[in-house]
Amino acid sequence: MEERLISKAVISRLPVYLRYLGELKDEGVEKISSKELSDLMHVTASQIRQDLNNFGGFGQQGYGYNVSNLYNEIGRILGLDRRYNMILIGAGNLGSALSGYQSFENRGFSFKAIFDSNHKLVGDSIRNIPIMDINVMPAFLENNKIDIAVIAIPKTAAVSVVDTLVKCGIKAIWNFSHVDLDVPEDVVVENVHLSESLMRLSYNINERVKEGAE
Amino acid sequence: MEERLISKAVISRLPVYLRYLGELKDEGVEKISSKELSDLMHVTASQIRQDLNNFGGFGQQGYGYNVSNLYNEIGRILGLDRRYNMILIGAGNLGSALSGYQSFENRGFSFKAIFDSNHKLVGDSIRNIPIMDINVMPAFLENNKIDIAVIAIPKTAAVSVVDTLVKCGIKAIWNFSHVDLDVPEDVVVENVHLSESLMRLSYNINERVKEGAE
DNA sequence: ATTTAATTGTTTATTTTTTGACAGACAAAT
DNA sequence: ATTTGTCTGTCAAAAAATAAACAATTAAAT
Repeated sequence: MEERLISKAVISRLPVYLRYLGELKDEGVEKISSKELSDLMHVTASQIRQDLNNFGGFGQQGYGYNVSNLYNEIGRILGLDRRYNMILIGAGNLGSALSGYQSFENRGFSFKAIFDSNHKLVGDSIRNIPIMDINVMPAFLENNKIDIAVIAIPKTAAVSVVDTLVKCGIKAIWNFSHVDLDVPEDVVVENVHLSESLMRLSYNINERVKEGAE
Repeated sequence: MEERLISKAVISRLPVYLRYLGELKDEGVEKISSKELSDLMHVTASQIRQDLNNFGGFGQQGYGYNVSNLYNEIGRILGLDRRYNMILIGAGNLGSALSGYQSFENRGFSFKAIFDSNHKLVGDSIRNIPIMDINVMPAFLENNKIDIAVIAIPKTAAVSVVDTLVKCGIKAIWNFSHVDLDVPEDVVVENVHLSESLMRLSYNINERVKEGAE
């Protein structure tokens, strides 16, 4: 089958396009050209056109792109035209923060349960999502169709929890622990390594200083 | 001056090298070759050598790299050989989570104050970091040398707060709000766009399914 | 001491990504 | 209806990133 793989760089730009298009839509803008969008986003028009044409011709020559239509198309490409059931592992500060994001829920990403090993937390709930003992997680997964597991626990605990998750058949992991997870090929992992982000910032702070000193 | 710009891709890999080297160091490993490290990290040895040689020759032919030494060198390159004073804007769930990360503090990143517009929170403190009124932020910045401002508030509020921060002379921003900040050239911004990360995951979930169906 | 194997730093080749260019298609104006 | 200007989709070129190759150097073995 003729279907080249889309590069990670392209995929990473799709949510950005979506964000800008969403803002335009909210402002009531009906159409936009790749040139206008490129000025807004500070990327080249060529890149926008080429990125989009990986997935189909959504524009019209002499006209441009219909904002609302393109917004929907990109959403569909990103898989935002369905719902996702999630569980959260770790009821700490980060987990609480994540479970509270209304924007995730609005996009169709819905937490169904929170698991923690701290018995003081078990039985409580955060925003109506029950906190359960980590030991009942396998049983829960058997009785509920869960699409995504969110890992918000220290790396020491993460590795073994992920092993369990994989054994239970989880196919997607959003990983906030500072470790590269070793999972089978059919399990997708998206990492959010905050400390790496912070280090990039500190690199750039000092790089900027050096430049200034030249 | 002869000093080509290091690409973002290279810089993004440095924290990963650091993480693996840190683990090796903790395990008491003294030396490692680019080949061994490449097996561990699932990247090519060539890339490791080329990345490192952007900054200098840290290895020795026929021997490899001294783990501890390389760890220190990369830390130095990333700017981890100094301390950073930070302020946090937004005492919500995410802000609380960020202020609680001991690993940031351990690396030299230290929160000095938290600012919020919610008067119910002002006067309180999180982990001994005082929560102050957002209005006193300019005065605080005049009296305290702050290196990094962490933005953990909704995008609607973020834009104007960032304007104020820039006016107060802040040169580095760690941005968790879902908006691209418009700042002068001499201000560095590192974005953590969680929703974009989640969308990449959902894209990959569905892509994986399609592959399987082929 | 000499040889052999290992391993870096760097050059060269390959691949991927990005940018530029332009023909064809459309919209709007006259 | 015809012309003019706009804008896409795609092809080609350029640039950047990655991987491979290899000479130079060192460590270890004999």
